[in-house]
Amino acid sequence: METQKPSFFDQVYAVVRQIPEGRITSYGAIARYLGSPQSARMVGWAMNASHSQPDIPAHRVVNRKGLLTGKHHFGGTHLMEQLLMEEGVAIQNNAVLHFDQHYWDPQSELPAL
DNA sequence: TCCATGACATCCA
DNA sequence: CTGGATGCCATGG
Repeated sequence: METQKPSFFDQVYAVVRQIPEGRITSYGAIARYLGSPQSARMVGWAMNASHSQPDIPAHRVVNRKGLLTGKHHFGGTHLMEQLLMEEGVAIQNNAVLHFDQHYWDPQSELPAL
């Protein structure tokens, strides 16, 4: 419904949707890839709206500290951690272990805008 | 119509 | 080094 015009949200969805399995990225990385590092907040907000998008592996998106800040949005369960664990990503204390190892930089993996 | 908030990150003092 | 303020776009009240 409504006229879905091209917006930051769509770009965020596009990037998150292209995150390889077993990899994770940060809000700032996506925002920076879009050209606005300070729009990291919008990325998080986009994820909130991602509930309307079935192909948005939001569990692969964590904050700069590797903390599963959005876990609370997955139903209040360890679903987010479980999903990552299923993909081979170790989680401890709501934080991603070897964050740097599983880190996936869109700016490095995806073509520049 | 205007104001406040949002799953964050970065800069300045 | 630590704390506070700012920035971005969109949505909700």
